[in-house]
Amino acid sequence: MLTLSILGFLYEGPLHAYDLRARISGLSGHVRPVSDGALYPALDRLEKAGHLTRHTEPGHGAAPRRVLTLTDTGRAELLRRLADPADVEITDRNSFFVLLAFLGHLQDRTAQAQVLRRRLDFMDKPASFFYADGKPLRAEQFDDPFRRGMLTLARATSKSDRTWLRETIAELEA
Amino acid sequence: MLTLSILGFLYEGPLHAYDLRARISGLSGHVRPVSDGALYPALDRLEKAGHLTRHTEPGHGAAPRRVLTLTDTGRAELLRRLADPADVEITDRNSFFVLLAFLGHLQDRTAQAQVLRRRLDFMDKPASFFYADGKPLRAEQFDDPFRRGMLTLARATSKSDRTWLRETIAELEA
DNA sequence: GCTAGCATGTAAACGGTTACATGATTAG
DNA sequence: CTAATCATGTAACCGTTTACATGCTAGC
Repeated sequence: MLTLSILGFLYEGPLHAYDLRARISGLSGHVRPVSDGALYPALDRLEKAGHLTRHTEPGHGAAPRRVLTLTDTGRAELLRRLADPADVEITDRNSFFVLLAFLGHLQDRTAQAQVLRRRLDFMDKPASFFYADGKPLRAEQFDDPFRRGMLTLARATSKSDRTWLRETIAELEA
Repeated sequence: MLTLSILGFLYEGPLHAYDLRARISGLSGHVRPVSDGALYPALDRLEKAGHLTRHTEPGHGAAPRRVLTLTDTGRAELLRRLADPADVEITDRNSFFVLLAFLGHLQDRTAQAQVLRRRLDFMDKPASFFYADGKPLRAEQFDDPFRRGMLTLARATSKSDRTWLRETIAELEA
């Protein structure tokens, strides 16, 4: 998810790490701050893999900026990851949202629709958070108001997500 | 989140690891399978910390079961974690849902309401996924249908979540 | 004079993923 | 006979968190 965000934002243009970190933080909804201890090693890995280059510019009133630029293989790597996402990027809503943030970079509408379709297929499978004898328990079956709440809220989210997915797939295929 | 889930489910009664794993998988919505390589070391840590004990029972048609039982300090640890959750358990919806799953174990309604209140306060802060000059961008400001979708969906989820939180807090305080 | 923001990084510890390893029972 | 389910675990690798480390500028 971190690597995908880096590739995604740098696809739109060169940035330095400080700026990049601010965008990644926003993207996650400030749910968990991006730590430098994760970001810089990730950039090192991407540089080593040939996905980006760094060149130094004088920073104004701070340490010199190291501007990060995606290479052609870096750009290709993003497109590859968008077109063929890992399972967790389909199943986990947070990860899927990161994917959504950059899916527009994929030019092919059919490929875009395919990604949404995968998410829709996953969401169409009935699921609960609690099971008895392998069968999902429904909200009404709980005395606990918090467990009832979980299921009620998840159902509402699932409904609007699925509606949007169906509509957007239809538009892409039109 | 894994440790919390273990404490939460064992609070309801002794289980063996295989059973526990099934419940944890369900709780996460099967978004990411619980790996044994995460579960067993986590159980080791909890045992070492004195939060649980293991005793062996003959398994029927499989390896012998090792039944996991929370100790008193384990039970106390769960209640402490529920009453005073880490930041990420408030900000991240997935983590918060795990908290919700076990919040009923907390007997004090005021403490329960306080946890929900923290979540509501976080959610009441205006947020986007994208910012320009430090100000959140709104759905209408995007040409990209996927970014528009992200914001539309997040807004819908936020609205129903916040409504539920307000109602539930009111009920708890009544 | 101090705090917030800009700007870069490193190192240890921790925890999770992936792959490996074993073996019995039950249902098709 | 074969696959799925029950049942336990280990080890290498990888990435994230947390804490540490530095230093300049602008605004109060």
